[in-house]
Amino acid sequence: MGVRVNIYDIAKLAGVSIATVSRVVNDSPNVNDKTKEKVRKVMEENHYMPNEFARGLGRSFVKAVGLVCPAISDDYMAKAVACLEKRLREHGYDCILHCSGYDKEDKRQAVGMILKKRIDALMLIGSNFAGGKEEDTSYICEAARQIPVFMINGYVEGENIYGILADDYQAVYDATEELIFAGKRRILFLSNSDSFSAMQKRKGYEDAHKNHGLPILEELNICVENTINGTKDQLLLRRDLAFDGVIATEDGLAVGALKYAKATGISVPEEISVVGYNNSELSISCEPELTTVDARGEILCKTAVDSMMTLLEGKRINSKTIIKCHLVKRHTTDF
Amino acid sequence: MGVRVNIYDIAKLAGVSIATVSRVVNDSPNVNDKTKEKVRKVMEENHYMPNEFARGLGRSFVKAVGLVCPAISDDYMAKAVACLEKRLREHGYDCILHCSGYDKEDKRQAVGMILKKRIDALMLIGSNFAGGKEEDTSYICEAARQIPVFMINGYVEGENIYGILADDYQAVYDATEELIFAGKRRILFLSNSDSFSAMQKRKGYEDAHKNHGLPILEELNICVENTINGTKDQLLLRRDLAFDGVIATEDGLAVGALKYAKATGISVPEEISVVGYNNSELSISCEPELTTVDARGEILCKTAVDSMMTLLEGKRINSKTIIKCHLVKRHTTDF
DNA sequence: TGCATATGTGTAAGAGCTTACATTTTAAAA
DNA sequence: TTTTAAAATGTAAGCTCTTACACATATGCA
Repeated sequence: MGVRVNIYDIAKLAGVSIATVSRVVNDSPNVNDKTKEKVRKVMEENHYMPNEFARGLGRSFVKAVGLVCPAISDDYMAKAVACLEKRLREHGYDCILHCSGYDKEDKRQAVGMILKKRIDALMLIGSNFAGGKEEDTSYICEAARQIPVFMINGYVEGENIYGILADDYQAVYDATEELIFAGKRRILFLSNSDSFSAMQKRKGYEDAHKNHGLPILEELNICVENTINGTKDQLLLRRDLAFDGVIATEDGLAVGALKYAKATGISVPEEISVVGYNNSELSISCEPELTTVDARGEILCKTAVDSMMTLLEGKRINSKTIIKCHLVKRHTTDF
Repeated sequence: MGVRVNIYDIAKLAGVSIATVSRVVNDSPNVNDKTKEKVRKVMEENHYMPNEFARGLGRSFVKAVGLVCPAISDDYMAKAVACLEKRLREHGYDCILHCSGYDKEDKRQAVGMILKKRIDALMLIGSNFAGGKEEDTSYICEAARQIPVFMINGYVEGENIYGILADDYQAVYDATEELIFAGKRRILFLSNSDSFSAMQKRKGYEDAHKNHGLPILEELNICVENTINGTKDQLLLRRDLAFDGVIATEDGLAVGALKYAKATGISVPEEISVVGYNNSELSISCEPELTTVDARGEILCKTAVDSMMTLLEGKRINSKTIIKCHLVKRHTTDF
């Protein structure tokens, strides 16, 4: 639309050189205050907006970071994106978002595409990027050869890759232990993937059992789709399980278990204890309100951004940071 | 890290001119297939990635659109962002995201900031941008002077501004009418803002009453915070209202009403009918499952992107598109 | 074979900034 | 007042592409 004013126009109107205008734009200290003011006035009057492309061309950095997440409609990731975006913006960074989907190949493609854009760093959100069982994560290492990669709730070994993780292992260990203390002996482990964090959680569940001399019952390890009704339906097909507790790796799954209980006339928390994960809004909307793990998404994101800033300043940072979670007790674990 | 290969390197290695390389990058039709292949091979071997800044500088368009939404942790907006991003990417467009917050001044600032980036179009997500009562929306018009502005579920009169809206008026009119048919005479209207869409919904509520010769009871017009427990708490302070139905402008509010009913021993749907809005996951997690309006977010987003593409092709498009919603009946309105 | 088109490729001029270096102005010291 | 250093400003090269235009080669047809 129309002709855009550029640095030459401003220079001419203000009676200075383009270098001076550029210096004013970048708030360089060695410009006379009067000149600065004069140029600023002209810029405002003419609605001057520096062309970001031209600026980027003449510089080595970009002030943008790429955000990739499998699904932004997931409450946990949405909050993470919001938090990262806000904090990055405070530092003057733009966010380019790419929702990849959960598929292996889609994730790889997403990372490839976003790398083509000029970005100063890449942030991968969610444990789904951590590889899980034997998923190939070499594309993440390749990305890290170009720019630093920060993984929120994930980690892949490698140069220039930084993981910021919740202590999912400990969180589930503690929750499981609590159910064990309350006398539960058939605790369902309800997950929806074999992501890195799901594996950590599983390990917490298993170790809690082991350390209390209890057997790990494989029939109680159930993997479902991450939808409330999908979970309910799948549990309805397995009424034989006769579990007395549930550790779910997502709140949605826990709510599904609650619906299952409702449908079969089992009372919660009297007959079954249920623990969710993520402390999402779902955990309040259900009945009874869900005991759930606060996975500290905000803190993870804050740490990631702080680390990034530190790194870009040329300092060293830890390649792995682990942050403690805590259990939010509501009413599905009233013993 | 290290030195980046540029178009000159590729041209030299492939034995062609940089113009040809550029044409290959842009998949221009008038390059010989053999040449194309040869150049592509060299590009791959050397991991060539065109510098987006230089590209942007030499062109009038950018292949990026700015997305501004008040809060991405809102389920409706998260889904919208995901949907827009996916579709825009299919057309080769990047998305620069900016979560503004709900504050008037923050929204204006967000739009201002994102305009400084080079983007081909701006998409404002959510009715919160539509101005509501007497909020100043001149900054949207100003933005539209530079690039087309698409408003998802909002509208502001102006050149180069395009609104794609759900028919909130009709949706609420119909839902209200249904409650009226079921004999409800004290229907609570539960909202959390005076945004454009909230006003449309209110109008639907009022007109349904008017057209059936029923009075509009002002004490039943309640504005709360959009949190489940906030809503519950506020309703608990107004036990005198004695309503027999609820029309909520968000699912969260409806769930809050459900919690209120639970807390006070009122049974749903027997004593109170409840209708939510947006068909979010919350509407399934609660008990009983919520009857809610599907506001057709996906369709709105698809339409917005399609319109944008049409516009950028130089064709004309409607400045306002309205899309019908439909009611998803679950169990809070079993009569 | 020769001429008119169509197709493919190259040349060079931008696009709008940043910044090293050169130059001028100002201020401080002698 | 002159000298010297510091501060302010200007000049011009460079960043990596796109694309109008020019030119060369290939194709079709008489």
